[in-house]
Amino acid sequence: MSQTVDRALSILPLLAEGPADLGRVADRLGVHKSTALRLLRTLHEHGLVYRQSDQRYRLGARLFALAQEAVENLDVREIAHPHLVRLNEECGHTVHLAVYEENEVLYIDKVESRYPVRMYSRIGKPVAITVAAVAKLLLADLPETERRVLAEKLDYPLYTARSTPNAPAFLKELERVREQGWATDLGGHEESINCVGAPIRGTDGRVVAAMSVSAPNVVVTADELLTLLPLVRRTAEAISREYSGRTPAKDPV
Amino acid sequence: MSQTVDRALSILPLLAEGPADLGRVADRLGVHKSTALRLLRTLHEHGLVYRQSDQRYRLGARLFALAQEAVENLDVREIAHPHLVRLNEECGHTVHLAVYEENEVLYIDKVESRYPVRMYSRIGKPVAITVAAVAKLLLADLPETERRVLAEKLDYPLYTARSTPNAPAFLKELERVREQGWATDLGGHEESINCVGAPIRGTDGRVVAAMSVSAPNVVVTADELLTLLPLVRRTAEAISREYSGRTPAKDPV
DNA sequence: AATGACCGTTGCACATATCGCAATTGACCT
DNA sequence: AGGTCAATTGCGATATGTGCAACGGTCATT
Repeated sequence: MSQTVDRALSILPLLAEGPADLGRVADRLGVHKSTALRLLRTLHEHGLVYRQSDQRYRLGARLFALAQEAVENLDVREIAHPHLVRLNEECGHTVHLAVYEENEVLYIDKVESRYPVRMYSRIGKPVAITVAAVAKLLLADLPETERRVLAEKLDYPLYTARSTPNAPAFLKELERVREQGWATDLGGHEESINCVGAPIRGTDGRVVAAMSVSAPNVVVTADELLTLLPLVRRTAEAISREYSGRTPAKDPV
Repeated sequence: MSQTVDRALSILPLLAEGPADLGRVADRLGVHKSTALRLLRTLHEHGLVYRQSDQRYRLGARLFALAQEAVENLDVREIAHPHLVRLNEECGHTVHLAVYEENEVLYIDKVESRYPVRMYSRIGKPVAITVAAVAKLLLADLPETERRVLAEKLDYPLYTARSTPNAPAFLKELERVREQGWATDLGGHEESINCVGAPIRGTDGRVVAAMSVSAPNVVVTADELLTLLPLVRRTAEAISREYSGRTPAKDPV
């Protein structure tokens, strides 16, 4: 592994905590100021850090651009989007699309009930991995050992009385989700919100993404929401088919 | 500048175009495959790139997290937010907050008319810098030479018949904005959308951010929207005062 | 106004981490 | 099985990054 690059990249999370001056960066990195300076300069040239008027450094704008482009380039998302919109038109509720990556679950698309506008408001924020329906679907498909290890590492915050309380309960829930092929979150994250979700699978049957429909209690009861399950599953399957059809493929260029 | 880091960071925009395999990355970088491999490994360890199942690399999730945290840490944004919400409640329209950074203008906050939800949907995307009211405000405050140089470098896409057509027209518009202390975008980006905006200034009088209110023609005419100008300016001034009050300051830690 | 402390910046000589080569492994297709 | 292609590893030469020490600018203090 490259030492220089390693050091340079370590600056980013450090600056994510808030702006810092050269001395501070050098200290935190444990290197000489001149070294830190050169690294910061390089990061600066690439737009990843920005130097504000008081000379301190903070994260730069290019980071947004990259994050934006990154999410635009996920093929699942591209394929799924029209399906999500259609589902939203049919049932009127909020629709989410999420993927698992390196111990995290993140939303990569969302269709709001009234506005057919993509919003990435939650992207990057830690999803409530122990309770969200999409998280259950994604984790349920992991190889058993990995799943077990991950479950042990997680925290189990009690958002509500119905939140998953601990690792054994979570593993059991994942097992159930795996067998039944769909998942719910009934007030486990926010008391009044329920979700039903279904997995999206690739050619090899592995779960590559998960989708869910969410609605507050005041609009539809949990039971009513569950009547949407067949529709949700059908949509997920349609996406799976289309996704599997397309070769994960070399792009033309 | 650090060569190694430079090369490593060059991989990011490259991957932003879409997933790529080792050979391709090495080619594009103009380095040996083994070199590219080591760089990619380092990026991977930091979560900036992800290795998908077909072995190809793409941008990783940590990027989202960083972008997210970056935007959360902008002090202007933090201070401005409640004001934006209040303005939105009073007038009902969409409110934007934007900053200028390194030849780009980007939205850092947005309050939608009906949903009081922050959405970062446009963050990172190139803002229509030649027509947006907030862009005019931010660029109008640049030192003359810088402004002139930038104006020459820009493209002037004709979104509509009212879009700023070229550099001279843009510079003239900026001059006007500078003198009057506010800006508009009347159908310059999308035919039916109008905006009015005002600048937010720091202690030294420099423009640090800009805000605007946007509404479609069908809801209010341009003239009606302009009646909101005093309200917008007052809000911008309130934010400026509060922002100037707070020392741009060392944080407690 | 002068002094001093502090922080960012620069040039340089040394040591080391990085580079590219060439060979190995492993996957996939014929 | 044989063959092709891509990813991976070990290694020696050298370019590269490193820390030092000295410089210069800015701000606060006396």
